[in-house]
Amino acid sequence: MHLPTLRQLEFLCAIANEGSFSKAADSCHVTQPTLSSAIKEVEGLLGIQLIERESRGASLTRAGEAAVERARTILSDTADLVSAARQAGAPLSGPFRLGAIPTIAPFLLPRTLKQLRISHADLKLYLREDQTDRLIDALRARKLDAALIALPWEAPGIETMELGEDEFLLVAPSDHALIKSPSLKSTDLSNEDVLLLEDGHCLRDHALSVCRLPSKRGGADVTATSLATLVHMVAGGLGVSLLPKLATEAGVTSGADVKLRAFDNPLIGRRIGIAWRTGSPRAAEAQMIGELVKAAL
Amino acid sequence: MHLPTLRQLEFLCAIANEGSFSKAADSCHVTQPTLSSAIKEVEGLLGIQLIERESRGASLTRAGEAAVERARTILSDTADLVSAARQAGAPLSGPFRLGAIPTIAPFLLPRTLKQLRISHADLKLYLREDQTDRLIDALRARKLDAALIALPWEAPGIETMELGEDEFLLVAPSDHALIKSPSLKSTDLSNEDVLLLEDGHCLRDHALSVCRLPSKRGGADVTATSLATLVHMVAGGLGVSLLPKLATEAGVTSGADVKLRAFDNPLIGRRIGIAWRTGSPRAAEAQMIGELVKAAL
DNA sequence: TAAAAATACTCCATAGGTATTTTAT
DNA sequence: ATAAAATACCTATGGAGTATTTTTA
Repeated sequence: MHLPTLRQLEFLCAIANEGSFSKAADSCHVTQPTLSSAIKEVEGLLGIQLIERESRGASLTRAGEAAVERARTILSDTADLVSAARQAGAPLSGPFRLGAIPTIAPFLLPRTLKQLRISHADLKLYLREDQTDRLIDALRARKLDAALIALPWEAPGIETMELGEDEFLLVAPSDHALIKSPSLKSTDLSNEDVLLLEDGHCLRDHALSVCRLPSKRGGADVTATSLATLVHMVAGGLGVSLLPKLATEAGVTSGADVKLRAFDNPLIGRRIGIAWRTGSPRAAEAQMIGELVKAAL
Repeated sequence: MHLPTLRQLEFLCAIANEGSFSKAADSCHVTQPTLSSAIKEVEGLLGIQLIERESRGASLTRAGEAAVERARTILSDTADLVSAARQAGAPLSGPFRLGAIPTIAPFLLPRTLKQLRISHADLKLYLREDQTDRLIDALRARKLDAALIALPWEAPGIETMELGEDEFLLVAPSDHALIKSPSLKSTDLSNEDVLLLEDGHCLRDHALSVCRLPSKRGGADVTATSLATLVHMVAGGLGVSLLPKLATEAGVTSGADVKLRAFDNPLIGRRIGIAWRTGSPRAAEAQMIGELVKAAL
């Protein structure tokens, strides 16, 4: 079968994006007549009109819309092929953009980064700290190559690999009753003032669900913007809270007059994983980095 | 970014398929030097060797394998784009290859086909009757555009649309006890000789699961090769069986000395649906045909 | 009368061809 | 000696350019 050229598909997408032949021509760094004839060629090949020529610009026909949608994935798949092949020549090298949620990044990454710098000196790791949904969006938009997030996180076009568990510990003032109590279960928190991170952090949601607390409770909703702040608020007697073990091991409580205690319930915590875009040329590397992080856990 | 040509990707896939530059050149209807230079060009663009030149032919490097896999989907997506656009110009026309399982095809298709012939005279419908898994394979291999099957059927790359329910009726000799019994439940069959279709028919599995019968039971495993045979075996006193209402309405029992009876249990039956390959250029038409069948149910 | 797309034409880069050489068994 | 791939070189198609005309708000 006779196929259109990738260049022609680029032109088609450009017109879809820019809404006019002239602007599209600029964005493709060709002249307007070049686009005109290329599009005419494609329309001839497909036997159907793709673009509605209007006095002020151009718009897509129904068939054009469908074609552009397919063309976009074809072009991006081809770009993936290129990057994947190039990458295969030099695995774990060049720029790699890794995202992580704020409750993981500062505690888990330092050790892994040090190790990566030694084992793969030619890998330039760019980091971005953000909330899960934004990281996922960035993966989709090819702004990131991989992201460390809390699982489970199902999303179309996104694949994940589990790296390990991160237990939640109770953090409370040293003289708090729950620290001395013979047993500690997650249900014991229902009558406590539990301090949480502000909205949008997935750790907040995990903490709420683990403790079976309603997401909106009476009283002042006291929230912190980081785990360090949270610890200081606990030390100040405003309440108790939960901390990922990972953060405590990284010394987030050092210097504050608080005590930590594990729960008697098994499996109070969150699962940590690494996510990447399906078909990403750097999926293999994402998994390699995942393995390193897993070893560090 | 600089992209390879679709033609170059075709060449690459051809070499993967044929295992040699010369044979690949033949299959692409170009000369061997054309391929040589084209591949060299791609390897230069990607900065990595894709093909291992050997004294007797050519084989793929690791990177080549990966590239070919991606190239195949890119090429087939592009072919889809072309067919989809061409189809958009003339919906429900041209050759359309429809599959159906043997327990649906002869009973459901006649009415629908007649209607289609009137409403879309320029649609050439090619039919194929086979078991579900083969139909699904054919969809994936682009040998079929759509297939009527029993749901649920989850498979990657396959999408389905539910068209309706097909109730199971008891079929038994006229003087059978279950025909006169005041009530009829599916569990009443556990002590009966239930005749089934031979292995591979999904109706067989549905019948077994609906009646909670073990798939292997003691005694002679009497099986039929078609519903018509099944009816004759029931008439012959070999046992009772289940028939889809669809088949009975189409007259599969006419002429045989058997009686039909509905079960008191609700929802004893199967769901019928139409399936197509994800991204198929004729997905929209598959759904149109689905609507017609749905109306006929 | 402008702004946008189409048309007319020119040009050269390159895809593809033919002829030949190199390589490895 | 032979089969396969690489190289050298040539040709012609068509992608892209400039200049201009047509169209319509």
